[in-house]
Amino acid sequence: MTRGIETHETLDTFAELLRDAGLRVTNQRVAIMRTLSGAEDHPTAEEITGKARELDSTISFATVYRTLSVLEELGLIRKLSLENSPARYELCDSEDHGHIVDLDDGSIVEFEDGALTARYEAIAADHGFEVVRCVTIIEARKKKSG
Amino acid sequence: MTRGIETHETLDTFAELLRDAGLRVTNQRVAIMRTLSGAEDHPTAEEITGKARELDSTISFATVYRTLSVLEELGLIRKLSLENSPARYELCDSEDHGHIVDLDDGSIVEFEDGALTARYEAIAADHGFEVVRCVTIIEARKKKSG
DNA sequence: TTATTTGCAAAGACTTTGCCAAAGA
DNA sequence: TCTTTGGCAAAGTCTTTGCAAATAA
Repeated sequence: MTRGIETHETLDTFAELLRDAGLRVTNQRVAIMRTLSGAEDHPTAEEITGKARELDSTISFATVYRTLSVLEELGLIRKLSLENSPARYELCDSEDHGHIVDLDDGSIVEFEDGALTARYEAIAADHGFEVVRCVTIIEARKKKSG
Repeated sequence: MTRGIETHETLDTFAELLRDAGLRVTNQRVAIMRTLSGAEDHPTAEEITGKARELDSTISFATVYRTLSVLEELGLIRKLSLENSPARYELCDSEDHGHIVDLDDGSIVEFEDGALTARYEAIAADHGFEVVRCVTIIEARKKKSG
């Protein structure tokens, strides 16, 4: 099983993940990983920068984008491109899941989706493909109660 | 049933759709609609501009983007935001479908997806939402044969 | 005529990159 | 020490917008 970032993981684990990947352990990278690890939502690069600066005030946007690219290549995080909004990022710490985007306030609700994932793999196989990653986005509005 | 743009539809139909929406029928808009109607793939704004210019050489990017926004608001086309690539556009003329994106060459294969759509609606309902639109993207690579 | 729509160019939003200083191993 | 990394600012990519001229109705 692939190693991922887990919520509330220790500093040491972040350091270890970086070292395992052959990367240097820097304050900036650890601050960004801790920020992602603590985020309940799916923050944008801008939001990540703001939070990470509480841990290391010198972090620049360039570093955030560079670090996010690295973490994505390592498979530790995922990038989510939504309509009319900057990209959002999430840890790969949980089960495969889909996203319900609330069109009225932009909030994102996750839902578990093991069956869908299996279905996607079957569909891809039918077309001669191997799945690398699936994105499920349900754009929706809250039902009026009653 | 909602009226949509259908492949190989006539000029008159495009004009009618525009008029029905209270919009003026301009050469540029019709050229863009014809381009989308004839496209087999999911073209980007740049590709649409190139094709539409074969029908009306004066079309600018500004007009293409403005027209695409209008058509999207009317529900005639859909915008697809993929990772690391400009937005792509497709007609709303077919069944609900998902997309397999070939990570090696960027090509997109569509697949029918009625069962998945029903499942999405059930999931959304479980969370108190009404579906506006679903996006399914399977990023994949062609299987090595054998 | 007259409100829309267009093209142009400039601005905007988001992201990437070159370069040299700083810092991890 | 020696290479990787970070900050800064500039550049890049994709998209939107202000404004005067053109055009559909």
